[in-house]
Amino acid sequence: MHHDIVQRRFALETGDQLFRLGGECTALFQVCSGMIKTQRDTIDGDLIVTGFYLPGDLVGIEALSDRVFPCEAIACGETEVCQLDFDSLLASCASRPGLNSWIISAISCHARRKDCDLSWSGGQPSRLRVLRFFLDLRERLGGTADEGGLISFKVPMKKQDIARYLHLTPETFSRNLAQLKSEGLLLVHKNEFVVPDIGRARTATGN
Amino acid sequence: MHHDIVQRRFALETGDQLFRLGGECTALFQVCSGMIKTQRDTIDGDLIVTGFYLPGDLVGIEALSDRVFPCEAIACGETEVCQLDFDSLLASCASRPGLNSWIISAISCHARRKDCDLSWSGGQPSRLRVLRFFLDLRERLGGTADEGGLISFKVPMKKQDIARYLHLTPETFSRNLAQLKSEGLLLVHKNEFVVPDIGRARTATGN
DNA sequence: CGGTGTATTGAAATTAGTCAACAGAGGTGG
DNA sequence: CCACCTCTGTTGACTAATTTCAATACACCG
Repeated sequence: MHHDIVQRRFALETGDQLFRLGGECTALFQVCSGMIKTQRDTIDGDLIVTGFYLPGDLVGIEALSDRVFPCEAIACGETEVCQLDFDSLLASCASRPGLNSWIISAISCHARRKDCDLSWSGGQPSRLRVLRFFLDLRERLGGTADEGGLISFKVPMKKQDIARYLHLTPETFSRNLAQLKSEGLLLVHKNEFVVPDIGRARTATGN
Repeated sequence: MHHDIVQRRFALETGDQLFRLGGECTALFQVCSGMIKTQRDTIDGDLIVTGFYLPGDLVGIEALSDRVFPCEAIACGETEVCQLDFDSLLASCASRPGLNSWIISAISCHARRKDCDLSWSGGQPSRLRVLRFFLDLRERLGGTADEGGLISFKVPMKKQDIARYLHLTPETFSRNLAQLKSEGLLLVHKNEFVVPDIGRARTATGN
C-alpha cells in the first residue's frame, strides 16, 4: 500500500534501536514484520513500556507535532520496518486526498488503541490485566490454527517488557501467569501461547 | 483559528452529553471554554474517565477512523464547543496544506498526551499520581496569578471523576488529597486550588 | 428545614510490591 | 562437548499499599 511514499525498508535485530528518546524525528515507521516496543523512563527512574507495535502499525505518531521522539523504540525479535518521510508524506497528501484520509485514519486508530489501553492498564486486578493482555495480543497477531482448530501465537517480547507495559513487577506478572496456566486458561510452551477456550477466557475477564 | 471550517458553536451545561458511546460520529469538537470529560464502562462494570479536555483540545479524535465514538463525552461545568465536520474538514485540507498539517499536528499532540498519561496513570504510588495530576492540570489551565504571585486554578470536575481518571477509589483519592493538603503542597478552597511552592511540589513528584 | 448526592474518615481484608534466594536458558570459551 | 557465566524468569516470606465496607459529614437545592 502506498509504495511510492516508502523511502526505504530495512531490518532490525533483537534489541536494535529504531529511534532514541529525544531524537529528531523526520519520518514515521510502519512495522512490516516482527514487533517494535516503545519505552521511556518515568520521573522516578523506572522504565516503562508504552506500546507494542505489530505489523501494519505506525510507530512515531507522537512525534509528528514537534518532531522529537518522546520515547525510544526497540525491536523485539527480527523486525522489518518501512520508513515514511514526513515531508514527502505531507506533500503527497496535498495531491492525493485518499492518502490524507488514510493517514488521519491510521493516526486515529492509534489514538483509539491508546485510549482503550488506558481502560485496562490500570485499576483492575493484575490477573485480569494479564489475561486481557494475551487475549488482545492473540487477536492482534492473528495466529495460525493448528490441527485441533486452536490458535497459537508467538510472543516475541520478554516477560519483563510485558510486566512493564502492564505496570506490574516481574514477580507479580510471573505469579499471575503461573496461575492462569494452572487454571487452564492459557497454555504456554516456550514463546508459543494458546488460549484453549476463548469463551471461558473472555468470561474470566468479565466479558 | 480556521473560522471558516467551524460548522457551529454551542454551549453545554454541567452533565450535558456531547456525544454518546457508540454514536455515529461525523464531526470533531474543539473545546472553546469549560471542560469536557470522556468516559467509558470497563468490561467489569466500572466506569472510568479516559480524558479531560480543556480549551483548545480536540474531542473525538478516536472516532475519526471508523466514525463511531468509543466513549461518551460529558461537560464538566458550563462549556462551549465548536463543531468541525469531517467531510468539510478533509475537503478543506486538500486545498490548504497548512490546515492539513495543523490537523495532523493536533492529532499527534493528542496521541502524545495519551502516551504520557500512560506513563503516570499506573504503577507509581497514588500520592504521586494525585500530585502530578494537579501539577499537570495547573499547567494546562494556565490559571490566574493573585496579588501574592501565586497561581490559583479552578477544578470544575468532580473528585470522583478525577479518581476514576487516576484509577483510584474515591476513598484513596480523598485520603491522598488530604495528605497533600496537610503537607502544604496543595491549598484547596472550594474548587480553587493553589500550588504554593511549585519547586517543592515538583521535587515531591520525583522531579 | 429536610433530602439527595458527594466527599470524608476509620478499621479490616485483600492485593501488589519488596527483598532475597534459586532455577533455567542461552552463549562463550576451554 | 562440557563447564561456566550471565541474564531472565520463578518462587517464597514478608512488608507496604490500596481496596472494601460501613458510618458519618458536608454541600447544594428544593
